[in-house]
Amino acid sequence: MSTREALLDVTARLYAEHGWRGTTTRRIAEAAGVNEVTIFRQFGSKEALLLESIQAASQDDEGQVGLPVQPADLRAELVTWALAHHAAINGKRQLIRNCLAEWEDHPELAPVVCEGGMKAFSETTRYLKAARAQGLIASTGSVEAATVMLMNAVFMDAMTRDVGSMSPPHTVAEVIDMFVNLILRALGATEVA
Amino acid sequence: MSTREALLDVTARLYAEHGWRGTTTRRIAEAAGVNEVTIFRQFGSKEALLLESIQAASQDDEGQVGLPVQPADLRAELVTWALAHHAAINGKRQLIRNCLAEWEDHPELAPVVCEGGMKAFSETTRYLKAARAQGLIASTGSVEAATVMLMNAVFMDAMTRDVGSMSPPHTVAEVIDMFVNLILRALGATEVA
DNA sequence: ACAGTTTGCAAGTACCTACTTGCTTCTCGC
DNA sequence: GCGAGAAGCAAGTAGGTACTTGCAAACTGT
Repeated sequence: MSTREALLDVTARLYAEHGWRGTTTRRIAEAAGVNEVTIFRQFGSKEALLLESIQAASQDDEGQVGLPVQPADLRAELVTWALAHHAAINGKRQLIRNCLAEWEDHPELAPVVCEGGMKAFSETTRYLKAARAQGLIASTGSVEAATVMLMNAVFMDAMTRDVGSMSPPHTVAEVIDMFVNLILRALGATEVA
Repeated sequence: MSTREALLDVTARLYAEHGWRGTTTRRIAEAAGVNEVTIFRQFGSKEALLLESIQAASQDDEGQVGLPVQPADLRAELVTWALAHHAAINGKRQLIRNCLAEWEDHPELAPVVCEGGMKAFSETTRYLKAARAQGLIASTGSVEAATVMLMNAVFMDAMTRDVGSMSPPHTVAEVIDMFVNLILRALGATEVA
């Protein structure tokens, strides 16, 4: 692993833990086992290093599970997708929290917060519209609203699960099951138990 | 307005804008039109001032609109409540974002994030259970899940509305209308258009 | 009018911050 | 083996950070 990669790696980790101001060049150098001047020789400034490392860290999508092109088992497919989405968000929750708090000072990293959500939104909407075309859900009701609610529910649970007493004391699987059931009921899914 | 109150006031504002580390004693003193030493004479330390001011700022609930004891018009009452809830969160969104990002460094201010949500959850659950007892909604489906989803949806919209392209390009009223409709449909409300 | 509290002001302490400079040492391709 | 780029090291710059001290001025209640 090159010095550059090591620096990008530990910087993203430190940023998630301590935020922009808390991630000092001294700490980065220590954590990476590198001399502090190397940072400036490699990246020019703290800002450049932070931006590059945060963007890199937010983009490794770890081969995310997508929704199938043709909906078959709505419930199972949505649950699988939601679980994967939850895990992806949960893994980056500290990073996202800091980006969310600091996006006014550093608007460049707003995409970090939005990108995942945007992709998930468009894919789920596409999927639910296909399901509607197949007659798997009723033709009334807003698919977009359902998508947003499901995504927000999953997002919030993933983001606040560690804060304690924010989310209800349920398993991730349990919570997602409840959410998917509720959404399907609202959309008038034909095969709900 | 006493010096103490002025300090508490501007400190909370600065914290919402710049976070813990970004809220320096020098800036606080400047913004409050007060000498820096006054801070330490009044509060002893930056930490004490920040804690007191943040807790104070998070607690002024501005006479929040509650849900009625006896449910009558489910849709209208939920929409009114959700709008008030949305406004309350939106007013404190920067404060909440920073508390959420920094709660590991300063766990004392976790209540700032949780408290409002907890109260809203219990009240909405109580309300929906009353509605169920009155036969206004179906007896199947989890009232808790519906509550969590509605609250999360409102919370997320209020928190990310300024980030841009995160929430869909709709009015607050429009979005909340969609959310409430969806929840009522999922709960099998009897009088949905 | 007098005592006590509160505030302002100026200066200083000890440490952290990003960032630079000059020089030496290592490593890697040819 | 040798030259070039990358790294380490020590020191320094200029500024910010929380916090302290001593003293004078202003306000407060009795």
